[in-house]
Amino acid sequence: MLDREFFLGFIKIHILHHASKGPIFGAEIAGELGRHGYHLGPGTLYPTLHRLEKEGYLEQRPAVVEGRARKYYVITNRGLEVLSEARAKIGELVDEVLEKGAATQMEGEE
Amino acid sequence: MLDREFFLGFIKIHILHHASKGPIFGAEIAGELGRHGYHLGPGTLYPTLHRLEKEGYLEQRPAVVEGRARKYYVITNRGLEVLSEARAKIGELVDEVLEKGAATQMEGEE
DNA sequence: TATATGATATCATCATACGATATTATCCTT
DNA sequence: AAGGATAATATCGTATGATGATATCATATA
Repeated sequence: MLDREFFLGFIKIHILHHASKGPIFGAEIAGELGRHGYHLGPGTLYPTLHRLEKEGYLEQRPAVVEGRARKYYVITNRGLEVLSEARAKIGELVDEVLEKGAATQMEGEE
Repeated sequence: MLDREFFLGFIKIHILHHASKGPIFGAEIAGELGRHGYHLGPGTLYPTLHRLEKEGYLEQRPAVVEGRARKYYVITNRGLEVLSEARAKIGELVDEVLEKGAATQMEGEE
């Protein structure tokens, strides 16, 4: 069960969040996301990072580590704004779907 | 500031959530989403409902109310599964980006 | 000098999102 | 009964996005 359409935004918010804690790079964030159960192939991961950069949420900081090239990304002000917008909307989501007796049962339906 | 790419999944989760509380119809859910600050035009709303139905998260219950045709939607078991998956992932998101001193400040950056 | 490894890039294709516009049926007003 | 106004949903065209597969490139190791 993938249901990616519901969670792609979550993935991007995770990325921005990690980038707000310190520089990240592709292969690293892929592992981080994997720990949350999100598995992105490189064909999704890198275009996503490029777009987040192009749109001004992230900024590149190319570096060479142990001889290998890495493209670190740091968050921008615009990225921080989206993060705080995300916090508000996550709060609403919690109030709606988690609080006040959120049912988990499956009724005889469909 | 729209940043829709981050929040489309939120919108869909809201839709499934409301559909889990009782039958919903397009124009109604549009207003509900509006109250959360999400503004969907009909060109986004209806294709979204159709897709959620086609993919098995919602089911149609056509009806006529006060002479006017409405297409109510109710959630399916598959929809309930996604909702509970969503609850788990929202929880993770809260732990990551809301808890433990989530910063809201904008540093002099970019 | 092969081969493996780490990291990132790109391509082709299919799916999606969206504004704009159209459709359909009923209600209201005169 | 004719003509809007209103409620609700549908569709079209286009631009954008997501994805698996594959490629690139430099370095380390055998």
